[in-house]
Amino acid sequence: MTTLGLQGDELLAQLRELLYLPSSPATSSGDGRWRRRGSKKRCRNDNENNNGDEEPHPRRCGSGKTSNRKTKQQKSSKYLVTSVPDFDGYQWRKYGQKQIEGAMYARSYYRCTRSAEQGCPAKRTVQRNDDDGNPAKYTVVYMGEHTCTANDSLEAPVILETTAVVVPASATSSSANKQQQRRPQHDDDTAASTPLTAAINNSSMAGSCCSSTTTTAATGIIESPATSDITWSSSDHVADYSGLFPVYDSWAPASLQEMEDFTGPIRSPVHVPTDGWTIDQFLLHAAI
DNA sequence: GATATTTGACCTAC
DNA sequence: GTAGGTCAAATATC
Repeated sequence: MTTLGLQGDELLAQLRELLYLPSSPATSSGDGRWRRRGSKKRCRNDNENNNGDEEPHPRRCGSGKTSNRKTKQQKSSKYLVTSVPDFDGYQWRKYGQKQIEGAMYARSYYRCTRSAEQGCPAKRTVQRNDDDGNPAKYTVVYMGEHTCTANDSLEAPVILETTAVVVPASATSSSANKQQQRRPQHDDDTAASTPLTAAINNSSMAGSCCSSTTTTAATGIIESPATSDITWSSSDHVADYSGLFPVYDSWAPASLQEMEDFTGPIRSPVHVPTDGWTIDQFLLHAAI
């Protein structure tokens, strides 16, 4: 029977989907969750919360000076222009967003998720470029070096060789369409319950320190450039690898509109620091 | 309850 | 004075 082959294909498709889908449960810290958050105002000086007697919050409600403020343009070590700002192999936590003067899109600020535990100073900003090409491009600026050593630490932002995911058109016609159809804008739901998910969760991929859980509502494009195709640039150069890879639109958003603002969380597929294992190797292995 | 994100306010360099 | 960077309460979700 061909069922085995079909099953294999299906499993492969599933795995691919998982690997290149955002917020896969295989991402570390147990979540990669997508949430929509509200916001509230904080106390404005002493009026709201401090009925005059509490000492004002050192930062928010008073005069306190919390110190570690950096210089304006931090020593930006490297930056690149990409349509897939999330593929850097690290795990980032967003801590701010700011509308930048003269820019159409807000800039998002991220720091390494290990910054709290290990004091990793690595930060990055992601800003969508004004020239709205297709796909949209983002300027990602990295500041500081990773000093975190969790699990399989990587010396520098590393992206696994996952280019092979760009499947030939003939192969994508069915599976990709399927994916497009059922891929919601954001979810970890479908991914969570497949056998392959379990396989991944049990594999070294799960809980890897550097699987990136940043998420992007930016383009709806998921593509995985190979490591070798990315040039980390000093401030003099910009690496633009966005054109090197065909778009693998595996989870097209329901509405491009929601991508426009880049205000939502940024999501990215799983990155796995697997000592020489490419995802294709993993796929191959999994399929056997 | 834990954790990540949102977002306005705050702080500081320019 | 302004713009950019950061903080942290509020909040959503698991």
